[in-house]
Amino acid sequence: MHKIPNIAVIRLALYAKHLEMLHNDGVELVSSVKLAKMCGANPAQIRKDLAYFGQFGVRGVGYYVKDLLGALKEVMGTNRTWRLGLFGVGNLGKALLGFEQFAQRGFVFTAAFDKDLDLVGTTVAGMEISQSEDIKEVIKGPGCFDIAVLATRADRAQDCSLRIVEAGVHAILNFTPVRLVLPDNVFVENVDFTVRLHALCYSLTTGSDVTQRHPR
Amino acid sequence: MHKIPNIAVIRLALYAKHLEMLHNDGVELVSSVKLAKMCGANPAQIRKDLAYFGQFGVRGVGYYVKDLLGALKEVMGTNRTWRLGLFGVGNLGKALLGFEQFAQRGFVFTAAFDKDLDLVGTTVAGMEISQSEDIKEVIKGPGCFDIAVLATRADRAQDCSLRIVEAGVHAILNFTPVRLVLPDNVFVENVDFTVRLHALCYSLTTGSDVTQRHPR
DNA sequence: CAGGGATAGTGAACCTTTTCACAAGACTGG
DNA sequence: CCAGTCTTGTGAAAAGGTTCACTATCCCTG
Repeated sequence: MHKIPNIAVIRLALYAKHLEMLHNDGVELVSSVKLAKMCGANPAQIRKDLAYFGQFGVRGVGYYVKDLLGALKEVMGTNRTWRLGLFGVGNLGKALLGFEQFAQRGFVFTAAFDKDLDLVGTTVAGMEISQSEDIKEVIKGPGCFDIAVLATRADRAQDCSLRIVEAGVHAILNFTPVRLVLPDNVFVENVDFTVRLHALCYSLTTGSDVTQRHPR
Repeated sequence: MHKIPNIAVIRLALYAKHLEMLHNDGVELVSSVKLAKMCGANPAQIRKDLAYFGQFGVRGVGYYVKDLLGALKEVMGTNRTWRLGLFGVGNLGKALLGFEQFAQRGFVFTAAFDKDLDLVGTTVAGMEISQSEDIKEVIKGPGCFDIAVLATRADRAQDCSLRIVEAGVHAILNFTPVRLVLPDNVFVENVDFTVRLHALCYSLTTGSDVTQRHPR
């Protein structure tokens, strides 16, 4: 068994997204060439990426959209609802709470926390805000969640992430500019809009395209 | 002269970010080893990445933070202010308008557009909202901008991006889930939070870490 | 049921990127 | 001014990822 490139897993998520669109449009069959065009990828790469996990197509025919989508969701672990906990209900946090794409793709907020006592107890986008000190209590009840979304102020990010890990949550989507220092068994995805803008600046300044073909 | 890997350029932005932090903390000198620890990178890689663009260090000593930062900004084209135009003043758009990290790192919104006539004319985070039909007018005046930030509804993204390009703007930070079809001379960076969440799902489900070390 | 056309699956070649390892240069202390 | 220590810059090796090119398989048509 070969080692699967990390980046192949990321691309699987991309393929799944486009397969969902096809499925919504009622398309039943798709070839690696067509899917590649939609994703901006190479057909051979799609076939190879899929081959890391099994055989999902029919030679001479293509891939049945519904079947492949199901298989990919199984592989990715996205054939279920994942619960999110928000930390930091500022501008960005509020926007994330109401972000429709999350719900559409199986991600649901079940808890939201903030330090600001004026916010605690109020409701934003149908979600009651808790105190971040109470995380261990909240997580025992219906506010339990699988993945933390960190959107606090930078100076609270490290401290807050430690509390999250202590409460037993091992995955963090980090919107703060801080590099979190956490145990190795915690998964962290860093999102930094400014880094992406810098790529555009470089492209505009030099004329050479350094933008990513695939979303991240 | 070798070809510079795209990904090296992206990392440069990351290095610059951490150098700015060091600079703000009054640190004058840094070694590739120290900087690598901060960025979660390999020291040899940092040295190699820098070598693509010139020689910025002093052997036996390290890098002078201020000098290296200046050099990087020159290379990246970020030793100036870049003007942003927002399209779509929904939850996410509003959050982006007030996103402090943008201003801190040299990105300033000079215009904001929305289709909703109830919003047009009102002011959000000190910014007056224009009609997206008026982009060609706005861009002639003080609302001129270099990079478009696309945060419209998905069904308007393609259409809106075409208008942006027609108005002469060739760089787009795309927060919609749509794969924009645009001329080759337009630079597009796609930001998709859900793809990042999927990476976390896979990691949690399988136990194997597919998260990105470096922010994107 | 045979032939033609289409498309997945895959080993191998190719290309890119990362890491290693060491020479070159700079500072420090005596 | 010399020896020792430190750290950059860089060719070469290693690792990793992508693309090619071909085979196996399936469907459709006559």
